[in-house]
This record gives sequence, structure tokens and C-alpha cells, in this order.
Amino acid sequence: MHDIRFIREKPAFFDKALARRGLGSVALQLAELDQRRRAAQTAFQEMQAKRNEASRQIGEVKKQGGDAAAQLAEVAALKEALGTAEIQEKALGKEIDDLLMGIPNLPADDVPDGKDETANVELRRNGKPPVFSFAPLEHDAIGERLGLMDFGAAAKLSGARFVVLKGALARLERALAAFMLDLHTGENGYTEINPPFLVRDEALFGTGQLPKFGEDLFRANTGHWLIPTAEVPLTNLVQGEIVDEAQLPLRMTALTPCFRSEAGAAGRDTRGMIRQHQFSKVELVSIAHPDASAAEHERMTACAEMVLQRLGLPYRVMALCCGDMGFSAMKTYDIEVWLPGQNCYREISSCSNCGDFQARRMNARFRGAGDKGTRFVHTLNGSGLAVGRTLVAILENYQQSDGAVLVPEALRPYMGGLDRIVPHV
RNA sequence: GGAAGGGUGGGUGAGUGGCUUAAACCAGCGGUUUGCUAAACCGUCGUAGGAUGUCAAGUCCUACCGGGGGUUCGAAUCCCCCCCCUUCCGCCA
Repeated sequence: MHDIRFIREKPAFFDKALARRGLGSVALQLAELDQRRRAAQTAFQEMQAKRNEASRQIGEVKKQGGDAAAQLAEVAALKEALGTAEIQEKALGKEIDDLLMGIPNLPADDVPDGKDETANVELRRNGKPPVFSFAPLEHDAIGERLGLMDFGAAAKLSGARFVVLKGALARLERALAAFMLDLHTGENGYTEINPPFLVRDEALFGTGQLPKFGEDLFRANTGHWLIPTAEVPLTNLVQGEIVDEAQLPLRMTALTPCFRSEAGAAGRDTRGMIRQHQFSKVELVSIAHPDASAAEHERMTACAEMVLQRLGLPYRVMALCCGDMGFSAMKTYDIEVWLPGQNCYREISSCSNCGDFQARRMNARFRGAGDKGTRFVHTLNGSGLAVGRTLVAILENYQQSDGAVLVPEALRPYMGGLDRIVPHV
């Protein structure tokens, strides 16, 4: 959500930034609506002032037993105009809000230009893709050969885009999640949170999924929404709050299932575990001081990278261009993991600094010691990491010619000491 | 699901139609006093929007007591709907 005053004061700057996202100009239209709204408001308020004064007189006259007919007539004359003025002012306000709510965050200055993922900029690589003496398989073939990944069974239960994991692969999923949480809570300073997976409209509005992207979500018959990411409950923990400046940054992590309807993704990644209606993810969220959010963004990305380093998975870090960023982000880094079976890098984490965009929607503020007023916090979120896709990466990078899959050293304590997963008989 | 009680500024909490311009206290901020600290005393202290003004200071106005609607000349206060919290009952892992 943008500040209408900012748009009013710097319309050219605002439109220029939106143009980098490939969007047309709206600032002049908004400024014009805003001016009409303020004029309507002034007219309305002047009438209210008159009415209040007359009402006050009525009270006085009546108390002294007099006849207040003149004042009553004055108020009656005002009544109709007052009603229409109020309606007009509210209608203009709603028109402005509806427009504002649909406008994405402005990209930060250092975000690369470009309209789609082909313009993203690679920042760094880590780890070398493994060399195989055989043609590496994709993860679903590996999982099915192990007898521990069953898409047919999942289809029977739930339809397409679901999976059933069994035995060592089910445990591997659990091990990965536990490993990530231990790393982020034990070494990276995040507090573990176990949030609700069903949330109200307000929470999704705060983080920016609503009102525009309801199509991508699942909704329960109670009106609750299934969370598409733990970003929603974690970030909304500060909704409506005034945090002490000394407590910033708040760093939170959570393991949750994520539910996405994948509307509009028909035909994309239909095979395998890459794109599912349900997956688990360890999420990182920071509530930061505005002056510290850029550094926090780098730190968060490094925390996510650390997971891949410990697991020995090759990856690269991409700076998303303006056109490829999500609605609420002012700057985003994607981490892409190497998948030998697909012979390409695939997104496994996305770390975004949302600036004050979500904070404004949520009314999340902080106050410095002794400060009179409050300021909006900055919010950041990142995957640390998507558990399902990490499992995919392990299967593909650690596959052996005999059909077994090695367990990365870091995970062995979480796997009861198991060092390799072998085909199930 | 049933019943009852609640939701008021940063916090506690008073307020049953005009005396509220939301009391009081706490916290905060400024000051006085003071070897230091503490205490005491005095002052100040909500948010948003608008008008005016030199993009200032200031002055004035409006709205805001969980959200929305209604009654009324006038609503924190009365009525209706919704949300949330607490307690009890029922059901339940």
C-alpha cells in the first residue's frame, strides 16, 4: 500500500518507478481523485461544524426551557446536504483505496531493469555440479525406483499435484525440516514459531495476497484461507502493533505446510514434486528497522544459502529484475539449486525486502525510546528453504549408479545414522 | 453449538443521550528541588485528515472509544448485524 501523500508530492517519480515494472501511469489520476476527495471532505466537515454548533445551542436553549425551533429548522435544512456530502466523500475515498491496493511495491534503485526472468542477474555461484558416469535421472524417477515416492497413490487420494512419500523419503523430508530449523534457531538467531495454517482475510491483505491474488489460494468453508506460505502468519504477528525499537530486528522462523491452487500453472511442471498444491517450507521472516533492512536482506539470503552449503548442494543467487518480482517486494534475491536430472538451476528460495509496503497495509510500527511519533517497520521474508524442492535436489545430486541415494553428512544424525537410501524391496 | 460478561489513548481504567474538549493513575518527555540516586512538585503528553499560513511556527475545524449500519437536533452512551476476548456448559484430539 502506497502513501497517497507521497504520490501527490512526487507523481513523476512514482510513475517512473511503476514504469520499471511495466505498468502505466496512475499518479495524476490518483492526485486528481485525491484533490476531489479533499474538497468533498472540507465541504462535509464545514457542514458538520455548523450542525454541531446548532445542536449545542439546542441543548442550551432546552435546558433553559426555551424554544429551539430556529436551530431545529437549521439542522433539518442541513440534513440532506450532509448525507450526500458524506456519501460523496466515502465514494471517492473508496475509489482511491481500491486503486492504491492494487498497485505493487516500487522497485528499489538497485533492482535490475527488465520485464521477465530472462533479465534476472546472476550474482554468484557456489559449489560445482556433480559429474556422473551415467545419465542422471530426474527426482521422480529416482523416488519411484526407490519405491518410496508414489504419485499414483496421491492421485487416488487427492488428484494431481500431490505426492505420497514413504519410509526413508518420508523421514528425509522430516530430517530436512528439522535440520533447517535447528540451523536457523541455533546458529542464525531466529525464534521458532508454530503458527496457524488457516488465516483470516485481514492477514492475507496485510502481506499483499489479497485483494488481488485470491485465485491462487485455497479457501475453507468457514471463510478461512489456507496459508500459501508462513510469511503470512509470521509477518502478521506484528499487525497493528507498535514494537519497541530496541527489540528490532525480530527474526522468526517456522515450518509449515504451504497450500497453493496453482491457478494458471496448468501444463507447467506437471510431473514430479516441483510444483504441488501442498508442500512444506521453512520460512524466515524479519521485522527490521528501516535503516537496517537492506543489510538484513543480505543476512537473510546468507542464512538460506547456508542450508545449501551444509547440504553440499550447488546453487546460484539471482537478483530478480523489476518485471519478475512479486507484488509486495521492493527487492528480491532468488536462490536456484542445481538439478542434474533436469540439467538446470531451479528456484529453491526467494528472499524479499518489502520495505514499509506490507507494514503500511498492516499498520505495523515501531517507536524509539523517547520518540513522540511512530514509524512503519520494514518487513522481509525468505524461504530457508522449500523442503520439498530440497528433497528433490538431494535425490538428483546424490543419486548413485546402483539406484541408491547417499544421505548428506549433515542429515545423517537426523536419519538415525543412515548414510544411503537403497531401493525398497 | 448454548449461556453470561467484556472490547475505551502507549498501559491500567472511569464514563447510562448535551456538564467529555474522553476523568484519573502509570509510563514517556521538559523543568524545579537535589552531594549522587530516589522521591516530591510543576508543566507537557493520542492518531488521522482538512482549512489557513512562507513546504515554518501558530491558529481553527472534522473524524476516531473492536468493525459496520440505524435511531436522534445531538451517540463512547440507545437499537441491529458482525468480529474478537474471558468464563461456564455441551461436543471433541
